[in-house]
Amino acid sequence: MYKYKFYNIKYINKNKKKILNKIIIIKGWVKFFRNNYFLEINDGSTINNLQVIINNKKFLKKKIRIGIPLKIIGKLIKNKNDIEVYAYKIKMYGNIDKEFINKSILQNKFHSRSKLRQQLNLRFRTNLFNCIIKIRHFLFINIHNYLNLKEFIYINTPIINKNNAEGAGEVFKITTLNLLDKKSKFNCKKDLFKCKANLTVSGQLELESAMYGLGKVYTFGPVFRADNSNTKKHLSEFWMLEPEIMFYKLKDIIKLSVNLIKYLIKGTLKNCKEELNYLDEYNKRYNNCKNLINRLKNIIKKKYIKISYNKTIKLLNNIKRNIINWGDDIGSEHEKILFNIVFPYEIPIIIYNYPKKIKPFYMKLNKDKKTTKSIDILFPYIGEIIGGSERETSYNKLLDRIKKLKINIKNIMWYINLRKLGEIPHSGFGLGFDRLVQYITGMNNIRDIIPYPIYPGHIF
RNA sequence: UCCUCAAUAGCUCAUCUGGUAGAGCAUCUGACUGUUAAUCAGAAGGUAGCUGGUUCGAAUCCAGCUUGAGGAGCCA
Repeated sequence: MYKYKFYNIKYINKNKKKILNKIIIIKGWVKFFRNNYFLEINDGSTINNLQVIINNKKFLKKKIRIGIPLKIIGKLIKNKNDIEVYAYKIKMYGNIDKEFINKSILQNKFHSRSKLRQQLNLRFRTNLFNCIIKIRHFLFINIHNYLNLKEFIYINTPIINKNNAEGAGEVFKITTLNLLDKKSKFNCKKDLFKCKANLTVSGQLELESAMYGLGKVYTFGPVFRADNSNTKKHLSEFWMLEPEIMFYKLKDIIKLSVNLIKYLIKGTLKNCKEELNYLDEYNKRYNNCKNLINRLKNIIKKKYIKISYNKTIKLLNNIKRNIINWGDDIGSEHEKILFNIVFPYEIPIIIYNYPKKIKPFYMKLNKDKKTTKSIDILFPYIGEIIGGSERETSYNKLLDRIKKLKINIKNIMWYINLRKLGEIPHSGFGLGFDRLVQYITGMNNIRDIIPYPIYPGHIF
């Protein structure tokens, strides 16, 4: 046992005065080595390095190279800029493979984000990814915090299920059968679950059943889409937050989602200053995104634009005749016009009452029988981050809609039967967590804000 | 999946319309006790993504494939 105390660099920076002139232990890896004398140590706790002075060549039995992991015992002292550690004893944790490091993204240089993506296992060592992952972590924790404060119950909806009726894209089918054996025909009755099974595209249907018992519930986990979409805002595996609340109407979930977003961004601005400052600087230099922090401040101060689908169509057609027909989904071309010309204020736009033909079966119809009690919240640069609705409460209307859409009733009868518990109004939404992280970090590609991005042609 | 563009040293890029492959940084060797994107001296490093074609001759032109970037569709 050592009589000296170990501290990480983040703690040391925060508690300089307390630890000054004490002998401490630090552990980390060499980020820079200058003048045979100055070591910069990083330990991942912060992107800031701690300078270590080597005033004794006996320390250098083996050559110190960039990247080598060290334990240092030394005295924390002041220097003309800040603080540094005057080393008494250094231990190396093995040797590094210098050739490996030289050919990797750990080489001390700027690397493009697509280059970093080619070495996902090493990407965590970069300052950029250190900041992104910490903000992602913080948002994850704070979503749970916020919903817990509001007395929501976290429900673990299954990742493997058999209903794919949500209309939310292609599903991944899963099986234990040997599909490579051409002789045996695929027969799901012989499969482990004795039926077709897939990875979930949304936990919503199961979540609604939990809501009928618990009132305010949410699920937050990975969901899977098998669509062959190759864009900077789609993944095959992504994280979605889905709250579902009894007796909530459309206006209530608008309020909840806006408050949640503002809470999350406010918290990030307050608690992730170091990370946001780094990202602000990074985005200015490399990412064509100026003033990340101002952008976020803007989002928590201002009221969001709220506009009906009908009015949106009219406004778009006023800008450019016949650019969109009533009943069409709002595409990225239209989103650009909305954010650049119609509402150029860099704030989210809430569009409500979408036509039923572009929305799933469970959304409640308006009195006009053409539109639904639904919302999408669009963010500048990113697009849709939230989609939600009031749910259809009437057993007959729901069944009628499902029949018209020719959805297989068998697998979701249990869901339809929930309406036999009465016509309880309820609403919910899905929030694309990764897109939110993308917006808050200013990254223009969703593949750069998740540790292991899974998308067509790419699996770790 | 569709459209457009790109692929040259470990990285970022040059090589002007076909004629011997070039730089900066990183790496390696050495120097350096107040540096902080350290500096200085020297060294090493590439069959130009792959396959084929045109040509006396291809990094350069053509075709296919692979990978990446941007846009579209699907969506969160």
